[in-house]
Amino acid sequence: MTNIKKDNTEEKILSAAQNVFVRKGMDGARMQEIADEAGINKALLHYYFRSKQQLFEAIFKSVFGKIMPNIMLMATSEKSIEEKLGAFIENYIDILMKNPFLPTFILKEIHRDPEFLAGMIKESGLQPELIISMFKQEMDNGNIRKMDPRDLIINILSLSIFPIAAKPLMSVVFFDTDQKSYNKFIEKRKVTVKEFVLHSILIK
Amino acid sequence: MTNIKKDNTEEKILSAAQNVFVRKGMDGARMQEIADEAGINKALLHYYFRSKQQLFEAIFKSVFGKIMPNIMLMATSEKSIEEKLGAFIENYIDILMKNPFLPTFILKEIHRDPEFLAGMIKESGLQPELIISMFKQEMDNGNIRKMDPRDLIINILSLSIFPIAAKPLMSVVFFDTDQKSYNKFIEKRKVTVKEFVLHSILIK
DNA sequence: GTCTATAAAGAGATAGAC
DNA sequence: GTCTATCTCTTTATAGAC
Repeated sequence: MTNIKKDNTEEKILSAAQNVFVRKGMDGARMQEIADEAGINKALLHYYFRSKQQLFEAIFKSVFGKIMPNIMLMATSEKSIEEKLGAFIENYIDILMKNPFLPTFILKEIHRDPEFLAGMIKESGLQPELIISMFKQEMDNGNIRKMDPRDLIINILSLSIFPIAAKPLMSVVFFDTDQKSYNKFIEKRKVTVKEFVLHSILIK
Repeated sequence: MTNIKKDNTEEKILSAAQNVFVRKGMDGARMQEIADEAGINKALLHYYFRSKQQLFEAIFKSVFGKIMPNIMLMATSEKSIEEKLGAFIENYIDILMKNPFLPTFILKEIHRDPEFLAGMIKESGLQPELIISMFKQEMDNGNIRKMDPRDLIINILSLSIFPIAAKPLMSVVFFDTDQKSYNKFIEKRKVTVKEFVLHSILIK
């Protein structure tokens, strides 16, 4: 029989820890801040997760595990290549817009601890070969022009992720720090990026 | 008359600080590590730069100031639009390959302290309008197809920067952590990205 | 200018009461 | 399970000798 109090608290901790870690990163995050945001004290954090490191790993795995499967969806759907790519780009940019700190958080942490990342990817059962072979298939069938599938994947991710990762810079340089026009611009990019990518894979 | 010892030491500090800050970021960097790398002790760091914050700001300004003018080169050259873009992409990817921690460092720090960034950009005299109006001119002249110049700029930067920023992830997922094949791939991308971008701005 | 020694504050982690 | 109080170690920063 599950203890209601425990579950509530653990959820509150995880939620608060995700907020703080994703914004500040492992190095910048403070256990005190997480405790405050969860409405509890530091001691209780250590009761649920022995150390900051363990709490961080729980958060990183959770966040990483939510973002990655989206990418794999490109491989498994039954739709046409145009539809698959379109749906992915639209959906992915949407997720990132709602979590604008996520891209830079992941970039930060994979630089800080690449070995942890490597181990996690192995555990995760992520299979990039599936996407690669899907694209190869489409090329062999003459549906899209021949190119290195890795370039295609990386182009899609670059165009979708970078403008969110660089939000503070773009916001100042192009939008005079006005959030609304930045958001409108990114919203439009769902279409722009889609067209841009589809245009690039057409058989000439 | 300049004191040789002082200049040498200050240079050693700046060089060491750049190495450490760019890799670890403000939050992850330690004054002790910078001192060690410079071959001096912590007290001397504080003698030259009163605080960690001041040392960090000196480094960030310097690094940011070296990277940004490159982008402005797109606006000022007299060559054709194809040549300008080609030269920029090749040169920019080259710089980033030699400084693979730079993109993530800048992304990290602009999230940590966006106001410092905003102030710096104002001081820097960076003029994005110049690039934008250059692209508008090319569109009006019918040299490239009409689009939002900001999208074009962001696409170029995304395709050039993101694959370096995500190096640890790409390295594991696509290259089994083999640095050589990763580097070879990025080297090839100088051409790939150039073609990709040029293809996208052609009049259809 | 450069060093050693140390102050002062910060931050993760634990002890023990309730 | 949750809290207060505290320990311990780290880290920035300064004092003062040379």
